[in-house]
Amino acid sequence: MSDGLPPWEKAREEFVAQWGSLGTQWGINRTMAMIHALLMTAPQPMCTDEVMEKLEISRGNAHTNLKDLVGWNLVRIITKKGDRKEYFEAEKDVWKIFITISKERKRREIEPAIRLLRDCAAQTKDEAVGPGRDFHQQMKDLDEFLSFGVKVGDTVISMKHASALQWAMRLLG
Amino acid sequence: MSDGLPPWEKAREEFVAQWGSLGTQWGINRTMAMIHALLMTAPQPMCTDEVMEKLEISRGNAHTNLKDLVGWNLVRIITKKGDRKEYFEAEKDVWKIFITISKERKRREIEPAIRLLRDCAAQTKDEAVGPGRDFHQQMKDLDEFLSFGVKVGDTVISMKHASALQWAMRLLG
DNA sequence: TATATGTTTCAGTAAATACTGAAAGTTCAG
DNA sequence: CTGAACTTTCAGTATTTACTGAAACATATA
Repeated sequence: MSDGLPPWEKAREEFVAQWGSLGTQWGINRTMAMIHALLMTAPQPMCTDEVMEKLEISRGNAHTNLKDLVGWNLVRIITKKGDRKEYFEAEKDVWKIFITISKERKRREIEPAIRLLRDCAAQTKDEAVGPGRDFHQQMKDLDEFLSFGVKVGDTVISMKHASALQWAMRLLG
Repeated sequence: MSDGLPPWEKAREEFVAQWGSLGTQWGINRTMAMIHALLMTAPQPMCTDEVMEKLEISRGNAHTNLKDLVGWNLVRIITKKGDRKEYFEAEKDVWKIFITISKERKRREIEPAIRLLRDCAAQTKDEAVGPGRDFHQQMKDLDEFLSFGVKVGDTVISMKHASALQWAMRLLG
């Protein structure tokens, strides 16, 4: 599968394979990360069969992971008129990818954690002394930190890339 | 195991169990997340046997995950004189936890990604037109973004909590 | 040196996760 | 309505990851 390819496609195959490995460390499944890497570097939107062929995976696997990527808003479905197939296209703008991932992670990972912390804090709000009070305080500290982080994150992701850059440069300067 | 406990320990058990589930979504194994939750809310440092008993897990499992947490710098080993056992204590300061996790994730997840992107960009630096050039540019864009993110991150994690807070407040207006 | 106390390793097993391939479902054109 | 083109589902299987429990190892004490 990697013979007779244009030279840049050799690099692309390395990128796809390695991005897949990196993905697993992130808690993302390998195939999903590989498809994402493939589509991010695709000159054209790809259909399911092309993805299957490139990655040598089954239809079911390709389908599931493509739809998961659509669910993450990292990939969108393109339809061409006079063609019933669905084509898949990844967002390529790095800032937009960052915003999208930040939003999804907030929704899937941070907000449930905050709900848990508030629940545990509420359950112990009457603890006035000793370990019970310390536990309550720890829950509140974690909640406060994450909630503040969400606020900062919301501000950043509402910014245009240029404004965010300017703001960050000021921090570094 | 949850009978006859002080009320705050009921909340604690919920916290430990749920933090474990949340951890899996983060790509962290459930037991490691549970031990971390347990130690973050422990009035005293705990030894291996106490952790085993609280979470009803084997010695090997407790041992491995405790040492992994030490490897993440989220937990430190305490020794008491006249006692040969090791006790484990988690960092409780939220800002310090954040700094530690940020550093480790940078090292384990971001830096390898940057190396990959640079490698792929270098392999395609002579591509002057078409898809090859686009691929090269995409690698550079991703590299630049992550590298800039690392710089910003480094600045933030070098700050004292109070300074970071002040800086973030200014952003929020 | 023998024993007691604690830590570490690891082969075997269990559990969770991911993947395949084929069948069922959907939609459209004729 | 029928068949072709494509999408979706899912039972069965493969792979990966996590866990157990016991043996090996390390170290301090008598």
